[in-house]
Amino acid sequence: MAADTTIAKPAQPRLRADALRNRERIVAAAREAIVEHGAGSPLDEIARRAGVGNATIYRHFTDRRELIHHVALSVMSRAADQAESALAEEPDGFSALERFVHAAADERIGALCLLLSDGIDKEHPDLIATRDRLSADVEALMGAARAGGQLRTDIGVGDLMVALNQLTRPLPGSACVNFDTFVHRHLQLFLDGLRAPARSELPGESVTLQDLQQRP
Amino acid sequence: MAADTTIAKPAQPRLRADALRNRERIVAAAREAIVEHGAGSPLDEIARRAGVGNATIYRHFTDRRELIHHVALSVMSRAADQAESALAEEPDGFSALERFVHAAADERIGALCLLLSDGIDKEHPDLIATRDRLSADVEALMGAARAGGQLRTDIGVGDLMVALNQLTRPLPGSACVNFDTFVHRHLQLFLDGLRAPARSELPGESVTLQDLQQRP
Amino acid sequence: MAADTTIAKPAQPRLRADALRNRERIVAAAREAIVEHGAGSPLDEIARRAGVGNATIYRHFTDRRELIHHVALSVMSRAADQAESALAEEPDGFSALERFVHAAADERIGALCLLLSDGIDKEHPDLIATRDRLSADVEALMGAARAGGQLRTDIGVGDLMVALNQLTRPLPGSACVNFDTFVHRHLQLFLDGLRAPARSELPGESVTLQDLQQRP
Amino acid sequence: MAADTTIAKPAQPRLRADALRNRERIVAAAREAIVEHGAGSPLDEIARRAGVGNATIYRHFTDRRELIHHVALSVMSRAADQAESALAEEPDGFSALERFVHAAADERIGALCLLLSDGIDKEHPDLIATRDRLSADVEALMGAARAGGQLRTDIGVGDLMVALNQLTRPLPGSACVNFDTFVHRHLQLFLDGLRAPARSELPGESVTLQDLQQRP
DNA sequence: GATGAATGAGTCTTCATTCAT
DNA sequence: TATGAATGAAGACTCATTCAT
Repeated sequence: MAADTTIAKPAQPRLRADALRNRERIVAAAREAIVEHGAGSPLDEIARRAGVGNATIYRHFTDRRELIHHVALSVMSRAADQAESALAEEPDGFSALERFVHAAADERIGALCLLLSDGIDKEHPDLIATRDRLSADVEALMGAARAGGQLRTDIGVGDLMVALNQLTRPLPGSACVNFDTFVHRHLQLFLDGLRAPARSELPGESVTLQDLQQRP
Repeated sequence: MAADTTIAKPAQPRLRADALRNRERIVAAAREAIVEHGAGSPLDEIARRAGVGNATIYRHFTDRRELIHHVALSVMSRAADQAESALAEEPDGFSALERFVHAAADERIGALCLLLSDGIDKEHPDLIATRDRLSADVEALMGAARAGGQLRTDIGVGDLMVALNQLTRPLPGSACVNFDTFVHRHLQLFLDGLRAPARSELPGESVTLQDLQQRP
Repeated sequence: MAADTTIAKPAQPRLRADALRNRERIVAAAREAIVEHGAGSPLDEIARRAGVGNATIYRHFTDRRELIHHVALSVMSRAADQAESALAEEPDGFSALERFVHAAADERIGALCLLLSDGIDKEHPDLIATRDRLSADVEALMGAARAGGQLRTDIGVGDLMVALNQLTRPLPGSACVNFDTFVHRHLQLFLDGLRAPARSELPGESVTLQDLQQRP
Repeated sequence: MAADTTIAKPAQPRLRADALRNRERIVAAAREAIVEHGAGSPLDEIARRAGVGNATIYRHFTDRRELIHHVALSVMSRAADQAESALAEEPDGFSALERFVHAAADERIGALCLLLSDGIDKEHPDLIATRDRLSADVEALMGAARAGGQLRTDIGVGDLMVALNQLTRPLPGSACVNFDTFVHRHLQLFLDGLRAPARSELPGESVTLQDLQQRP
């Protein structure tokens, strides 16, 4: 179901077992650090969390940009996995959507905002491919719920994904107690607002993930 | 209606007119810079926006922490003003709440997350006073809506304020086109989720602004 | 006679006296350091020599490239000054050429090789202008000597300038005793080889300074 | 004719054929890399050129200093070979000198400046022996030319070797087009300056290779 | 014996803060 | 008082060298 996003260049001969383990630990540590302290987390801090020397990060990723790139790939890929599982396993359309939203939060999809970060190559094929996979998966989820008459019809994938991203972003500073469970309250409230029938008329137009990455 | 929050120490003799103007321009510039480029905006950048030399910032604020402190005060104070206006002028409870939410977004209440930032003295009396004023104002708004049977009863001030803060936080990088109007869609969807009758059961417990600032 | 090369952008309002002094000390220190330890001299070392903090270098030059750029300008400009003085004051064509060659060595023209360094913008207008001034001055010197029948006719400005640069480049490591006076022997031998009549036929073609900066 | 300079310690049992091949490839790669990108070439780059892993360098040379040491030995040894061939095969004294100078340039004798580099043990017996062999060979060449009345009498081995070294040093950055053939022009001009009768009086005193390595 | 991977020390660069005009 | 300039501490990145396979 899920493509393995940790292999950057299939051309590379082969990674030693311990090196591969390190690579994954670095991406995981980076995801946590970024989610906690923002995209500007010191690489030394990330290295410390991953239990490696700082220079090891540079053996795997040429620079900060590339590390962030891979974190974004990882987060989106895992979220897409969740979307696909939910769609396949939940009988009810809106339930699948709800399951996805809460699961994506647990997968730290708040790091999705990295997509918009200045320090990233938005044209990169891998990024576009993964973004489009996630986008299509969420579209499918929303389509199913809409088809069941459970989802209001005036919203698009971008509406959901941006709000999801924002609501799950970590608060700055060391997070407050139980923030994680707190987040699920907001997500649920937002989901309630998505249900049909619509309780209001929305301003503006809905947006896609692709639109969001356009430069002004 | 609104207390002037730009005067730090009433004991101070009095600021010259131009100095006061500078002070306010610095706070305004900082609010914009923080909202656009994140809490890590260089002070030189803020000074440039304010049209003053960098050292002038230090004449008004002892250090970065204090500047951020005053930006937080300013944002909360202006949001409280909006809450009070809405409550006074809108006949309908839920309408007042909606008006406040959208107005607060325009007041850059996304900078509210500074409240939780590490680099700030959360015990400062001014901060507590302003936070409590805002909190009370929002509580009044919610109370009115709840009294009219328009607002679900399982949510608290903290739920609203945190979600409001999160949904209006600037996206990293130079913001995408029309993000401002886009935000109002999310806010409206969230507001629709707040309406009575509740469409779901929420996990966890509601929280107050005061709770949020507690250390774990 | 000599243009002041230390003013980068005439648009800049004005530099404070002490800042201007620092700027010049930095360029001078960089010239010495580069001539002694190569173009890779640590900026901290340059700062130490100039008697300023390391960050001060960055106030004057955005990065290492720009500093090197200005050192190259300074060296070429001073060499051009020497060429112009020699041409104006020496009655004899070849004597003027000799005076220029030895004077350029004392001006550390060995740093001229910076022109070809990777870390420099070879298209920069200031650089091109100064290079062309120097080139024209040397051409004039050579033309006068050639007109007097004292200079062989099969050589060009590039021949002289590259050999001059090479022969005056500092030896790596801390220079040996009296290397400076030693260099003047090699220059004199080379000058003797330049005299008419030519004692050999040269391979290849003569080159201009402009040619040297072309990319392959 | 030429001693094999690639064997560091004759006491060593014996190198396997492939190990010996690797050793020689490393030295050759280092010579090329140093000549192209300067003495600071990364060891990883040298390993890549040699087609070996980086750690293999350390199996053959304890550290960077020792590698450079062997490169210097190799360059001097090959230059000495050229000097001996020229002396043996050319009937005319000055012609032999000319042949040697141009041949030495092609052997990258520009790397000779490594001799003076800080990162090298100037007291090492092998280095002294090879230097003295080269020095004696060049002295023989100059002696023959001087005996034929073709070489001016006010210059020594150090004059020739240093100028030869300097004129053939690679320019920094990626070299310009045809720099190799360009160098031979400068060498020829310099050689023309060496011919008797002397066209000028030289400043200072002539120097030997031994003198050059003395510490101040 | 050879290799890919890991590391710590060193360099460049930025920025909050202080100083001198 | 307000300002441009200076600074030290901190973060990104490179590279010689060591380690584990």
